[in-house]
Amino acid sequence: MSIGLVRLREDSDRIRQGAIDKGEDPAIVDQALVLDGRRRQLLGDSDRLKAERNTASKQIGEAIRAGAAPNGPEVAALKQASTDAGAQIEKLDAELAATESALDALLLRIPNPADPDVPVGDESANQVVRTWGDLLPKDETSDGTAWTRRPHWDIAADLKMFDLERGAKITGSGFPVYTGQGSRLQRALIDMMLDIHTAEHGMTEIWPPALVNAASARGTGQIPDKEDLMYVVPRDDLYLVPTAEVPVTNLHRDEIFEADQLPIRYAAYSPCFRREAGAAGKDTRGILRVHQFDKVEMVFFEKPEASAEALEWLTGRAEVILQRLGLAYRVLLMATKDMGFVQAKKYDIEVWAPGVERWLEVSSCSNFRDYQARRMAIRYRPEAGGKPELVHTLNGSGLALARTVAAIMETYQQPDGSLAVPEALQPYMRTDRITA
RNA sequence: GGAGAGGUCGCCUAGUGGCCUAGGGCGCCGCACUGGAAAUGCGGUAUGGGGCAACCCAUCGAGGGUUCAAAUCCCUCCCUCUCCGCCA
Repeated sequence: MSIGLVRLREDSDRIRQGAIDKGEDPAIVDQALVLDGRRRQLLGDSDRLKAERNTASKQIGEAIRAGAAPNGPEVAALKQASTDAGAQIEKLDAELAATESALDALLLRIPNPADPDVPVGDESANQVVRTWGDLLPKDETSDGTAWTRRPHWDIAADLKMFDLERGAKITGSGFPVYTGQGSRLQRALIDMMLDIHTAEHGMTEIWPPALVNAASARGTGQIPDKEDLMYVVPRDDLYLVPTAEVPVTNLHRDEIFEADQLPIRYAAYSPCFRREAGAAGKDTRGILRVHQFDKVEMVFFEKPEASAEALEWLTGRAEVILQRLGLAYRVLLMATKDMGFVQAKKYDIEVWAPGVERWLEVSSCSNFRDYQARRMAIRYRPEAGGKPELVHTLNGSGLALARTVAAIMETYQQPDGSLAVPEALQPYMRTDRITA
């Protein structure tokens, strides 16, 4: 269940257009509508027969209590009626189950329609919403001496901040070992980010499990959509989390909030494990694409009318981190075909890395509206005693560490080979400079 | 890992095959009483689905099974608690 059946019926035109905008087949919407009609037909027939059977069973009980022989003819007739109904119910329910599973399969293929203010198109339609900070050049002249900014892996080697070869030895490629000040930098960043998000942004800190069960992986859509993304522990039927979004959003699976409990806003650190299948050979140098990295993730549960504004605020809170670190970045509004299947609106934040001369994605902030919430049955009561409605969920990185570390190293490297520590990190690093 | 006890409508709890369309208490929401309140009384108070509606169907940790009929009996699994063992 992803798109709601009620919305499918009442808002089918918009859902159809939403599928087209995201490059999906709109015919699925019509197929789903047909199956929905069939389902309702079967359900009505089955329910009617079940009511008959329940009545017959009740009459058997009453007759026996009134003194009829449990095996007498009067009771036997009633039993027969109930048995006959049961046989028909079995047939109808089998067909119903088949119809529902076919319908569910179709619904899973209908994407969440994008918000009206999202540009329609592919990657080329993405919009740069804003840019912050000065883009440092790779080559520069300071104090009359020309020098070239190096990629982070060279800096790391000199300053012994991480070790990819040994990581490959003990685990495999893409599992960096952070060492010395590099290790401390990891701790410092996690600490700083969580401090800002809790003390200044009012979020509640969460330290979630790094393994989740199948139900949780299904809740956020990792199963079945992105199963190849995750490391699996088959012996225990568990999955290593690709992001804290999975455990943290699932915190409130199958729950109903009172209106005054919302919004709920979490900031959670977790390690993230990604197989990156299909990305082999891409970004093989340094720590731009790794199988294990660390991330502070923000996860919000909002009232529907507040979610659009919440996405802007959420994105801004991720930007705060980059501003404190003094890293240049830009914010992209993702176009319909580049934003993903389940998002209604998404901003990517990319940091400038002058050593590799590239924009690096360090955050992705999304509003899912009720799409995820439906899957996980996360609801709230708009008014006391009223009917529950789905909440809106949002999440965004604040921030992913590995690429942020790369940007810090490339931005703060000095001509003498040392690394300046961004002012905001100095209390956490207990130093203002990292040297060999 | 071993032994035992449990998982019922927000919370506590009753319930060993048909009078359970799940009873009672607490909490909550109405209404009455009151100058206002407390106390008391009366009524209401789960979720999903189907139906214009009356109403109907499903759900007593999950899934199977027995039966005309399952909260109740049987099987498998999950979780919680207690004790033992092991252990960062």
